[in-house]
Amino acid sequence: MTSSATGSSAGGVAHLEGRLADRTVWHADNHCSIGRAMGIIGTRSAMLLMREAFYGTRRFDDFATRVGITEAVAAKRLRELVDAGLLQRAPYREPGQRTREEYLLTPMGRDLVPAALALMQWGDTYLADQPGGPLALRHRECGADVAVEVRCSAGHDVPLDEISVGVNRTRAR
Amino acid sequence: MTSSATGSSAGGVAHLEGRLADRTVWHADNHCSIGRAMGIIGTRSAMLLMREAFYGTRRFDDFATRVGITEAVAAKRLRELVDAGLLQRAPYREPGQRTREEYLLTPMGRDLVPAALALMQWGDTYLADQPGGPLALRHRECGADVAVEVRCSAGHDVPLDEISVGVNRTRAR
DNA sequence: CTGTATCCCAGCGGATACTG
DNA sequence: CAGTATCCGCTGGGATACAG
Repeated sequence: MTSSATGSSAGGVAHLEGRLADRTVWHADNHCSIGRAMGIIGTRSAMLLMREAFYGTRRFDDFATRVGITEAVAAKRLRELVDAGLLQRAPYREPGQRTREEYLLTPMGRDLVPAALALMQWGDTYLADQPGGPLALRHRECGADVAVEVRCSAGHDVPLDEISVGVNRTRAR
Repeated sequence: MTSSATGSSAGGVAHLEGRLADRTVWHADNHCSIGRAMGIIGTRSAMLLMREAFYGTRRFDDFATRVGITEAVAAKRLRELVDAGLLQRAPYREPGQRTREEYLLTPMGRDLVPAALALMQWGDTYLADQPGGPLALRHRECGADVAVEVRCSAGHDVPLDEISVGVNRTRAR
């Protein structure tokens, strides 16, 4: 980097306060899957559609209306999301009604929730909040507020400056 | 809410398995801050630039090169991110060098990390991973893997189907 | 090195109109 | 209700070229 760090290939882990430490190899390929992820849900409508799916929306028209996008856009995004594997289409019919198509979350889609919640949390904190105030997410079992947290498998809450980044199995350096 | 839940206004919290429960008011305004958040970091380059900032990148040229975007785009996004309050510019100079501008994370920017990590995690899990395998994030203090989790303030791990959504203080409706 | 200014194209997304 | 098709303006982002 700026002279001093340029050769920091060996010992590693610079421990920069306030940011993630050490990057050395990872951006040879210029995106650590964030780029790919953004390729799929990197559009406003896509993310919003996923939010709707999380909330239980299943029908085409509801998606379009609730997200506030046109059917054309909804159709396109929805198809992309299905192709990408976040949603799956399935025919269903309520008694006495004709058959309809619904969009259901796949496991892959469901696993996007943490990211969506993290985003929502951030928005609630820093962006002008809507009239009614931000939504409250609660744990149904105990009533406590739900939040997205960064933790380690040993159970610690991990502050950002204690995260070290390394290549996967390569002896953590 | 295909009928049954439509009128679930009173006791609330429909408990739909596999998805977040009950939405009733929240999308009167059609985006629960996810929309606003996407307005800021909803673009590939913006999110990637933030990733770089997390990793400690500070100089203009490094941002452009490492993210793999042109200077023009980098300049534009960077300016937007500064205006939005995620980054701040500051002049600095290394001894013997001329003065330069650097881009530093603000608290607002830093708080985006969980969202970015969640996205990265998701991408690592479901999207074709890069040659070297996904990055390992570890807790420097104990060496354990770091992950983004959804938890409640009482300390429980909260599965997605146990999340209830309600308006903030309004006694959950 | 740190940008700014153009040119330019592809994709997002709104509006409208039209099928099954 | 669930889409598809078309027209169209706005922006994201690559490629140059030029400036402090």
